[in-house]
Amino acid sequence: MATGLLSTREFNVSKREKFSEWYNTVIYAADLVDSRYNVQGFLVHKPWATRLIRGLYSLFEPELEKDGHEPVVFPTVIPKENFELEKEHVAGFVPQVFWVTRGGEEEFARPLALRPTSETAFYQMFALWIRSPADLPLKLYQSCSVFRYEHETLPFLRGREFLWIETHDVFATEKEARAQLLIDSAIATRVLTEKLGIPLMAFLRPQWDRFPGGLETVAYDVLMPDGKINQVGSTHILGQNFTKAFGVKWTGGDGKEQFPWSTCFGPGIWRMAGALVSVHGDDKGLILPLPVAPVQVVIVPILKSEEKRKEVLDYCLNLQGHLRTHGLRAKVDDSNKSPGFKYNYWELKGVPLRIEVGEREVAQNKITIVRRDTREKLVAESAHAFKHVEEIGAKILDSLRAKAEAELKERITTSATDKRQVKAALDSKGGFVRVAFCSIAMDGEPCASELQEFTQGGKVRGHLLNKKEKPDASEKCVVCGKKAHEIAYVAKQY
RNA sequence: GGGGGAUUGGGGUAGCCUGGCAUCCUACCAGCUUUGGGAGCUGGUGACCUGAGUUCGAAUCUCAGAUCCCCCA
Repeated sequence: MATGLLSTREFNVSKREKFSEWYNTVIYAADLVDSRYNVQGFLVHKPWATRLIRGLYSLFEPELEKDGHEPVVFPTVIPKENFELEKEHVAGFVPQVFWVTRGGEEEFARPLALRPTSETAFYQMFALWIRSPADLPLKLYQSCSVFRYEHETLPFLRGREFLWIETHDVFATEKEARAQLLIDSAIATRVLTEKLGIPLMAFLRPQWDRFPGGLETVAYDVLMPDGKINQVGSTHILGQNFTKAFGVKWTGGDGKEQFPWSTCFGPGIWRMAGALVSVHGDDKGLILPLPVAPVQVVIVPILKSEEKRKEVLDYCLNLQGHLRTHGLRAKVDDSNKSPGFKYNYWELKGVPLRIEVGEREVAQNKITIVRRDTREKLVAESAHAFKHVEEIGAKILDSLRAKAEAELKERITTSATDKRQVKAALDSKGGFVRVAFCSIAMDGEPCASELQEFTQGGKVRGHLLNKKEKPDASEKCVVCGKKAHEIAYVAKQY
């Protein structure tokens, strides 16, 4: 199996038939990562992946700032005693924590945790910063990596170090905290569907699957091509649990101390990169939507006769300048490779649009534009290059989204009425199975466990956040057969 | 958490059973010729995961470790 830099020729695997092999090959072939660093779960991100990930950050950060969040940078380490203040939180996270136990030759009396998430760092400071109603709401975010001791790791999908954003918001009232949950889910949905063409499902998770220390969790699920689910982010209503544990309080006009409500939102940038690669890619390599493509347009000169060589190259450079003036990331590939090699190379990298320029185009002031997804060609006036690129870029995104939405719809099974049918659906096509379920409060947990065991991994993902679905009075829980109170979705996950 | 497989130039591999000169493709470097779907010729650089053991001799056999992949919970 590939571990490092592959020759581009070696990428020749069917995504449909062997997804996991395809995934493992394409991330090396497209030169996204290099796993030869040899610490399990820690990944070297090469320039193409780094630019891609920066692109993802640059889609989320402005959305968060528009909503009133400000950026901060917090320490990577969290003292053990902080970490243990919130009891449920520590119980949930301790099995996954990396500890720093010594400095130089000295053992620390109190070990430092490498943050698996930063609530316990932020709330220590919130206790100092929050005094009065004027300090609220406080909405902060940081773009960073966090550390979790995972047993199985997969590039971009599960790492011992992974990249994300975490917001930490504090509000005077429960009402504001609940409103923030809807804002977060709207941001996640907007970025994923509108900018990346990836449909997502937002679920209120069952009580037994909520964030350790929180009250309620909403998580954002994306369907992967092998039928398993990639949770690309989540928002948690923490109630007053953390503010009480850390003594975060404010005093109003009545002189009474009050504990504020808080929320946090974790857009999983790493997992989104994994989703982008997987959902849109094909047997030729990546297909990147225009908003995040590190190179949006590659210009390939076709140099035939020696005397026209400079003319063709100048034409390409002018075109590159024209597109860059309009804010596009355009690049002339004037390397010494053959045109065919360049076509395959940039297709593997996922560049959404290619412009070919040879003597024919130069003579007529034309360009030939080729779409990455369909490989359709269009000959157009060079003077209108920007307009065409913008239009075709938008069409590519629309068509990637439509394809992904159709795939998702096709993989939601709605007919299962007992656990055998749930298992059959998960075994045959994966995806989501929509079922009547007794309850997603704690009393539904035995049914969920039984179902997970019976289906070998099918988890109750919860009920849809944005669509009110309730079972009919006659409907029975797909597991226990008692009265169903929920319409829930079941899926296997990464 | 359980099981299985793998590790040989930068990448992919042959060789391992039966111990003895390490194979091929690709990439890379130099030069010349080339450019509308993965160019050609000539020359060149470059490897047996780590440690211990068995042996005259280990890529090959034994033990331990590291890393990667796959399957199942």
